[in-house]
Amino acid sequence: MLAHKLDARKQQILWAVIQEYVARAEPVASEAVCHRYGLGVSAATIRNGMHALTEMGYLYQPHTSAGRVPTDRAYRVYVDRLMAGHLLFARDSWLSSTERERIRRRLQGRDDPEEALTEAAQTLAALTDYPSVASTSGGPRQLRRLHLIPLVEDRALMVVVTEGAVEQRVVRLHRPATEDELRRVSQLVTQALAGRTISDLSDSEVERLGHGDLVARDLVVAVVEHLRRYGGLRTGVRFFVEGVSNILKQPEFQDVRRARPVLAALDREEVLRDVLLPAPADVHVRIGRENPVDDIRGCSVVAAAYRVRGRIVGVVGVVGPTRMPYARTIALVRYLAQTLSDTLSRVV
Amino acid sequence: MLAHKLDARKQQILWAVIQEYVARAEPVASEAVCHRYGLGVSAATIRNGMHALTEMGYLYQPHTSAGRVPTDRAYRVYVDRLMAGHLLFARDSWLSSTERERIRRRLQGRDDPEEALTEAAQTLAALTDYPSVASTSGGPRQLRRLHLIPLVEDRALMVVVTEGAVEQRVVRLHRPATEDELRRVSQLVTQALAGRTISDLSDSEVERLGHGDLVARDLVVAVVEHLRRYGGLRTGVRFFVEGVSNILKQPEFQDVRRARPVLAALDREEVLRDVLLPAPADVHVRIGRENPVDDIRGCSVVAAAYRVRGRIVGVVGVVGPTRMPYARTIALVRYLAQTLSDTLSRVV
DNA sequence: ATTAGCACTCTACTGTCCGGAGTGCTAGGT
DNA sequence: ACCTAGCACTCCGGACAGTAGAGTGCTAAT
Repeated sequence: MLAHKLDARKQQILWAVIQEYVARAEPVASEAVCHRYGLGVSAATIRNGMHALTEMGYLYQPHTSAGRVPTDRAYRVYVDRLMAGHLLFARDSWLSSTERERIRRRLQGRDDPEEALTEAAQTLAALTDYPSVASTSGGPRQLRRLHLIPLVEDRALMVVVTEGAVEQRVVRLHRPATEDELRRVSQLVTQALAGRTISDLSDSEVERLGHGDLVARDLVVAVVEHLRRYGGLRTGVRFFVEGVSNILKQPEFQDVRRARPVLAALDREEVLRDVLLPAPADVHVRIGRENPVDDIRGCSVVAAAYRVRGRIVGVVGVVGPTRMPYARTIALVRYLAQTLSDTLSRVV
Repeated sequence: MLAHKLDARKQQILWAVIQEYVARAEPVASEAVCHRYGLGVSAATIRNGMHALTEMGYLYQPHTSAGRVPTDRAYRVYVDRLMAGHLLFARDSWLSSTERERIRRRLQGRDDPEEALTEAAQTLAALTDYPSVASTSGGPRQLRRLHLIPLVEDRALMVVVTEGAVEQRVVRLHRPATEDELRRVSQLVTQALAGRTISDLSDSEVERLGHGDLVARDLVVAVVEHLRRYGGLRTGVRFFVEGVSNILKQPEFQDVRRARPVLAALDREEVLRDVLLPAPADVHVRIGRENPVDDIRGCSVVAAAYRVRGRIVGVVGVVGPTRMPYARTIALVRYLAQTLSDTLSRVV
């Protein structure tokens, strides 16, 4: 297993093949590496190296007389080096200041969280040309306040303001309630639960809460029940997906049979949940087979959490081909998550 | 121009070609029509008819020795006859009772409008296998009530309950406001505007509204301003798109170059707006070139408005290939719009 | 007016060929 | 021991021709 160590030359070759393949989407020949990347040796020598890299599982050869294509494994070591700080050597890892500017301009002043998330996904899609997703995380969040607004008969609109998000939902109560009752219930619940995480409410606490108000006891219990069900991972997670058609621009997805599973996966919330959550602490890169869902094993996912005042409240990310300019994509996703964090922290 | 009249035989042939093409997605030969549809004449006679129909612009021939394909124009007369009441003759126009059942079950009890719309689009996508859209219409709607909920500093959550929809939005006020002030403003605005349509507020009325409360006058004006901007067509229209990848199942979209414009169009809200709005009174069918947007001129759109207590508040519809089982699709969209109307009328 | 028959046209598939790309190997050079 | 030039070999993919089949349009007969 000594053969698995990448000596300097092999790494140079591998890096060159990756860059070349990312740029051209076609198997890379030894000659191409030889005179587009000045490694100071001949094509024949490069060939030897490529041969070795193929045996090590870093490169793949579609057929005998074809060039080489990087494997998932190759991208993995490449990305690992990048993330370990070698980012500086990758020229394209810095975003141009105009791009930073553009990102900031598109996000700043978006007062509405939904709008901000849509905009974030759109911006990412525009800059990467990949399908992009922004989502609220389903993790536990602290309640800030709760309001009930009367609608029709026994329905009320429950507005939940949490650390980092605002959600609304129509709930059905056991009985019609007056506007006044609803206001009392709202205040009671807000007072009791503000600063708390909904998911760690015990049954007995819910019970006790009801005692605070004799008339509206049943309503309090009903509302908290809704809140608990709702605060769980099931709902409350929303995905804003933009630019799905971008995937069809990529040469590897010209064949509809390859593209469809990916598109279909992006259509389905459960899949997005599995692919993007739980929110990673730093930028997270999942390459090809590393993905937990079969349908997107031909893709890479780059995602990063965004925060509101230090607390993770959601994710932004892209889904693209494994052949991806990782340095740039990582930088973009990271910067976007950062900017989004700033924007939202000012709002909620 | 006498030739433009479709005599009985020609119509029979045209109907047969349409049905056959819808079923098989391949140019239809005279023989196929001859012995799969018992018109009692030979293939040669059919050929004569088909020739005439081709000259009249109802059929199209990909090349000399190919069968015939219906044109947009053919589908148009077909659909017109269907809609004129001949629907009864199209066997597949009735939904099976299990399908009706299924639709009703998937929608009933959805208390939340957003959830109901998502579910509606998903159901339609599942039953038609086409990309499906549910949207709130951008038309003028009566205000029911307005609530302001304090967030951070000068931001507040504005919850707007209208006839048929509930919307929320974070707004920025000119200055920080207390919870109490916000409540007063909410009440004032609700009282003044309930039952009114936001878009027909005059400037002087807005001015006058401010006089109702001396302390919070500036807030009232700010909120109403937001409301007016928001109540216009610009925002407040939301689209729930489901099943976009279904388009790739259709044989006519196996070529990515055909599929991409459609997918891209479905990604863009302005396009959806142009394609689906204004909401049609009855089921609306736009075939191929009839569509107002170039990118989907290869598709047909079937859409219907849904209502809350008689008032149109949104649209549901599908985007599919022009080769579409119109009778069935129309019936589905119509029934779904109806069911959605019932569901939402119970909620809001 | 309808039909059977037939010649004609065009597609789509098959098999073959050939040039080019790119490798792997080997022999010779430093 | 490592590198490199040269060369034989493999495989792909486009061009080409030939063929079967599908489906028409036309004509002559009923």
